[in-house]
Amino acid sequence: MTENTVESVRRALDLLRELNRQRVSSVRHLHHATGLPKPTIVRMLDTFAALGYVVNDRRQGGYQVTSLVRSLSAGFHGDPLVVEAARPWAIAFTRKFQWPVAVAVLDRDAVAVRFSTIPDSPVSPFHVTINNRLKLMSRALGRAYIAFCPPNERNLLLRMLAMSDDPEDEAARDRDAALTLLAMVRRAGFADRSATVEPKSSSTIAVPVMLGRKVLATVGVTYFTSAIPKAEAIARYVPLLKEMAKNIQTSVVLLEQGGAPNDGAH
Amino acid sequence: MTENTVESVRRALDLLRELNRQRVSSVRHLHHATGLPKPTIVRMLDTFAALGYVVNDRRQGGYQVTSLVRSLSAGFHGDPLVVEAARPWAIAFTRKFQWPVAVAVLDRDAVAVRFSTIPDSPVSPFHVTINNRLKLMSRALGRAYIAFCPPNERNLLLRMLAMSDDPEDEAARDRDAALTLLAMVRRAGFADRSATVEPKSSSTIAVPVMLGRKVLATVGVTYFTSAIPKAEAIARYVPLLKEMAKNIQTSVVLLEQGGAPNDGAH
DNA sequence: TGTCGTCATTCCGCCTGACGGAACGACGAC
DNA sequence: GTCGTCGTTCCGTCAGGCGGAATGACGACA
Repeated sequence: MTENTVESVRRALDLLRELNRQRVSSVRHLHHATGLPKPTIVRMLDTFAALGYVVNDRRQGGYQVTSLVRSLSAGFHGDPLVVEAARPWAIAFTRKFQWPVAVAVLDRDAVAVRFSTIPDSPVSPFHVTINNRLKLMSRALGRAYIAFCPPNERNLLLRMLAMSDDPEDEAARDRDAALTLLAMVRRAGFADRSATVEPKSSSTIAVPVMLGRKVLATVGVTYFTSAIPKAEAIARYVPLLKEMAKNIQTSVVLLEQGGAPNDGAH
Repeated sequence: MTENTVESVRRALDLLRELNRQRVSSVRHLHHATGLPKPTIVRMLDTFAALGYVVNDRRQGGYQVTSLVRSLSAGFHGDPLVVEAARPWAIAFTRKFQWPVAVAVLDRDAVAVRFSTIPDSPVSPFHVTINNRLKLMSRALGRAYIAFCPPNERNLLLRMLAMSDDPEDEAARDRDAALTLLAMVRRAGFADRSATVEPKSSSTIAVPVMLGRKVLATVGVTYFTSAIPKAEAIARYVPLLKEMAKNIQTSVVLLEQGGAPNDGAH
């Protein structure tokens, strides 16, 4: 890394980020994920625990972060309003249905996950994917964006993707086929993940959060393909996702107006 | 600190927490706040910057955290639903009126700040107070809680406070005087900070977020006493705080119902 | 333009703090 | 009771982190 930085601190922050990627982390998992020797990991974890950021509970299966970690990010509030508005709805969805929800916004030629309820989900072994950029043509959250955004924006995005050499953008090079695929997504009313990308053990269904003709964000639910057949997942969760997206849209409108729900002026 | 922890990591996390307490931090400020020598601070900051957590911009006046810090806390989602529901409303309030807003919930015999828009406020030199416990009889957010909660709960809290030897709990020892003070707060419809506690350069006005007869949370706005006279602050912001509290309450109801605003079933 | 004060940054000799392989303890499966 | 695996502890080693002093940058002021 760059000259004159503190290697112990780099290691500690890598470890802390990994701790935040699932609800509970074992020493074995952290060893695999970071490559650090276990004595080093335990020493770092003891340091986090002494400061209150982490607790260790063998009954829970390992180490987990505490509410104090919020003080390490409290100074950053740069998410769009739609992400803030989406948070409570996503949390409520996961509480009710157990599967984790992600909220993503456009980030250049992909969508970036800005909120995830993976840590809230009791059935999810998935990793928190905050800041992960998801491709527009292969990932559900991305496809939901590019399918439902205005045609001018879609054309621009397809031109950007056509110039990419990323294999996951390859679908954008055959423009007619891409437009046909996206038309199918619009007709279906939701997007799912391409069958050609990993992981195969799970799948994601996503819908857009619209404001007028604009896509503000996309929201998706991820589930194990072995736990529920795809057709059943679609039948059950697409209506619920659409309802949640509608609620998020309404929250955004109310927040921007500063008005009250059930306002007589409507 | 405890045996076998990593001192460099403890220092780094102290520094990172301080960086999160205001929008921009100078090396001088960080030196005063943490006691670390400046070369140590610069080396740590270079480490954070190399990893992407911090940027340095002399034009901005120093160092500030980036969106990546969210990955250091993304695994913790333990806030009550009312705090999640309150977040976007608090952010919208600060964008509109500039003064920072805090959201607090009961935490044993005090209220704890669970969300603050201090980093979003352009006029605020206040420090983010996430996790700070604020006393029930002397702080606005605390007083708003104990004044408006159900009588049984208030009696229990007053008994707990009467046994405390904290000077800020002293007002609870004269039960009749305490009840009189709290009755005045209820009549006024809002709480402010006791004139006997620091800092004197600022003040806070707070109101409860009610659900039925329960107080879910309290929300308050903090302002410079030199920038706006108290009477004017009250006249201007109390109605706005009440409106925001009402919106938060409605959001909580909708989230718990999973229903849509303007639902025809009403 | 030159000087001054203050802040940020760099240098580098020092030494102790962090390291990690080996060993040990705990625990569940068989 | 034995075994495998995971978590934890030990401790000799050495290089990583330290911080006072020096230097650079910059704005205020005459």
